[in-house]
Amino acid sequence: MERYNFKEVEDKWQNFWQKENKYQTKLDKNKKKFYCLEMFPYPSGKIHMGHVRNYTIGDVLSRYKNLQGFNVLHPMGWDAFGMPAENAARENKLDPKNWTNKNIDTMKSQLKKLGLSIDWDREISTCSEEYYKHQQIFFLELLEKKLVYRKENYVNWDPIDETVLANEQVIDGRGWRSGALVERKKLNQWFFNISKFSQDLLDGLKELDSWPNKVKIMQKNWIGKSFGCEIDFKVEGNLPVKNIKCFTTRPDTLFGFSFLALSVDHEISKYYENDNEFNKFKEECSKTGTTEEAIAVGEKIGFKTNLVAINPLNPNQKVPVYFANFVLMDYGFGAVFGCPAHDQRDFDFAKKYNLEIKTVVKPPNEKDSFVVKDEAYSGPGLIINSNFLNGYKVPEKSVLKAIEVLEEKNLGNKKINYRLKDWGVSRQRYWGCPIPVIYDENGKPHPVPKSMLPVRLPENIDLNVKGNPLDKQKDWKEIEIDGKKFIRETDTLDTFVCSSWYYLRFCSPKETNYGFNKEEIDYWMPVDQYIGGVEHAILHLLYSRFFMRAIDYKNDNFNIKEPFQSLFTQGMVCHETYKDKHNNWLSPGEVEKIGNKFVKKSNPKEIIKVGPSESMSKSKKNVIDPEFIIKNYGADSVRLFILSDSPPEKDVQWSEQGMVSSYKFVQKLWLLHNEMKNKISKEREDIFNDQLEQFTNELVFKITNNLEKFNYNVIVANMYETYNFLVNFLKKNKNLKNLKANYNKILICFSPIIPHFTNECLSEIGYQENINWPKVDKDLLETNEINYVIQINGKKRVILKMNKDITEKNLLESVKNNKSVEKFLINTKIKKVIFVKNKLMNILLENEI
RNA sequence: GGGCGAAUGGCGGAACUGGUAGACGCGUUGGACUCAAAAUCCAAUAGUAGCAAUACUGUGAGAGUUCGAUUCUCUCUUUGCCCA
Repeated sequence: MERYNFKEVEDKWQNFWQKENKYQTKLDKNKKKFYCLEMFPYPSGKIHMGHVRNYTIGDVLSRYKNLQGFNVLHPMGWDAFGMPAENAARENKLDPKNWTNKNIDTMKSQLKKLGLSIDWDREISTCSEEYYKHQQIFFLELLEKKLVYRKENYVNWDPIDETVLANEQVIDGRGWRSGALVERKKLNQWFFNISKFSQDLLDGLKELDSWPNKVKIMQKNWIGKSFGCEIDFKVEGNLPVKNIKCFTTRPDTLFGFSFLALSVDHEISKYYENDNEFNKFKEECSKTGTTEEAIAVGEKIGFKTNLVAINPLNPNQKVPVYFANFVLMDYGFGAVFGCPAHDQRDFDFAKKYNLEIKTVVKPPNEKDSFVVKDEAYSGPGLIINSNFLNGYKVPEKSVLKAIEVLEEKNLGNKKINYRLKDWGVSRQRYWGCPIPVIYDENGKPHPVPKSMLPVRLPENIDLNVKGNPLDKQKDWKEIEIDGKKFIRETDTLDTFVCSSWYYLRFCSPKETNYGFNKEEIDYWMPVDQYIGGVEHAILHLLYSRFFMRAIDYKNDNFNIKEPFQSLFTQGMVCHETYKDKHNNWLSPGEVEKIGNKFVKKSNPKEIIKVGPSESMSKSKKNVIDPEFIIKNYGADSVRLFILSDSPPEKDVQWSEQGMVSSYKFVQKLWLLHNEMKNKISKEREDIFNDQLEQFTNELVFKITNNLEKFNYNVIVANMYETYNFLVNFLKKNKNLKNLKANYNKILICFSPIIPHFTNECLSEIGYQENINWPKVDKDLLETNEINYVIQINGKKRVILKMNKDITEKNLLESVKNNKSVEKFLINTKIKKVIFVKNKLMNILLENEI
């Protein structure tokens, strides 16, 4: 018997699909559409196992929907702008464009080897002029709609990458890519007014029934709607300041007021510009870091001003005003009132500066004499020591009452605050989409005239300069229009902008007039299934949701708001980690298992330390190269394995043994296929097998269900079950009338997972064209014989094979006569019988035996 | 500190709306084939007792609801992720 030659078969079918344009899609209003999208990759060089998993999951779904008769849009493209290209180009003196395009070629050919059912005609690359010229038009449209604006702002400055980072790109006070300690710097920046849509983005989450709850909660927290009160505090002192505005979610604790704290960036700081002590303090503050975590953990320090603030509810009370390091200008108005008894930060601060700590909330079961001692109490309870607020329930009732009174007395206003801040999109980098803006001699920004679009990135420029290379390109930067001199904006757009609308571009990738074609959008959008990593749960998804709204704002282009109907977040691919005796990471290829020990291949005497399985990363050297694996085992085997061990939403362990067993399984299927083929050729007309019919029908039912629910690991188990069944079945049965028809259905069921193999088998038994997803015969699902579970006092005792729809009485009769049950029924009486039709019978006895 | 989730054999994991716990795979053990090994095939594989039929225990721990709980409720433990 010939071995299955995966190389030959896979090449054959991949060529066939390409030649026949099998996965090219066109708008067809007579057909129901299905838009399946996986998050497009960054062309970093080679594909990794995470890509293999992501795109296999999407491909299984696409192929299934295709067989079901949907008009499937399954495109692929490249998130091609970004820092790595610039860095690589800088290091190796290359052109970022060439570097990127070379990577795209490599990765494209690797993806093709996986046998993905992608419409490559729709391929897009965000770094191409055909793509970013539309993005520039969108930018100008948003500018016109006042959804883009420019402001001077403190930014997170990454001194290594020499670029601005978004708040969310700062992790533990460090740049998310470079790891450099982030500094604060004031710059003119372009912003997208995403906060305008805060409420709408929050409301939209309710529509997203098919999104993981987890992701919706993360977005909700990120938007961070809070309900509170804006209070205007009167202040006295030797400065020309009469009022300070604060936002608070806890106006009900105003009677516990003991200081007012300002951000060092608060406008009042201008009166201290020349104060050495203040400047020293300010410098001290910048060291603590600006993340909320650093503030919560770090020491609270303050700088006392000459001002005192007056408690609006108790004008006799005057408290000191401080600058404090734990107040951020971003939040509220950069000023908070301190109530030490009920806020831990305020408590720490008050302890340090010996300020009054007055308890105004008691926990539900405490006496009125309750006093806060060692830490602040921020839980629920009742208001005490607070005049008219006494006895109000904390927090709901007490907050409402406090706001009511403040509003009545014109001392404050109810206010809703969002944590979501506007999206700073300026990046001081070369390899990004140029911002289509020019500045006149007065520094006033103007949109680049339409006729001069797109603004192209200059080529062949020197990247080995500090700062933004575009800024150093005089001949590009300086232009003249109608005799007037202008300077180009030299910042480029955050690459998240590119990925915020690519799903629209895929619908009409070749449209030249505009970023998308309305008719195509109406047909294809929204994306029916979006698949990708959970790491994009907040930013990319929120920005995309914003972008749909922003493009549509005042246009009414779309009758949908949400770009992604359903979302599936897949888990990561993990591998064991290895370290040698010097604690250096080793790659799996350098390690060998002998017995139950791991040793170094180059020195088998050296025992290797095996670490926990972690997501594959270059730094830990626990990566497996997909290209090598595909070459050794074939695409079908790899697809089978990457889906087999764990549910797609969970992390999966890469294992060589598992990979080999998937490969062997495909080989075994080939042997089975040859036997099957042989039997089919000798098929006889007279013998029809019900058992086979039944099995296949049940299989179709199970696999269809599992496909719908993304239980792809269970489908692989179903495939093994099928193999085991068929091997035994063929041993007992020779030539059947219905063998071919059932085998055909089985192959189609397998085909989303192992498409090359099944196509080969199908064509060998003569089903090359017009294959459709098999239908389930519901009548056939119900068998005539039921395995009744017989329980005594709730404990399973025996299983009885009975006719369908047997009556309770008849079943009980059979049970009483059954040998295994008989003995339990002696010397006792039946108290009660529970009968679940076609399922089980539970007999409850008077007394235990 | 807050939010969300998870916990099932040696391992990854199955189990439809509460109704046969451990599907399927890996690993392990035994056997066949072989001079031998690999590959392949066959068998066993939750634990305890037993030659066996079988019995008892068992889904992180403890309680509760129910004829019946891996599944529902409460408390706790451990753990993961996100936010602080």
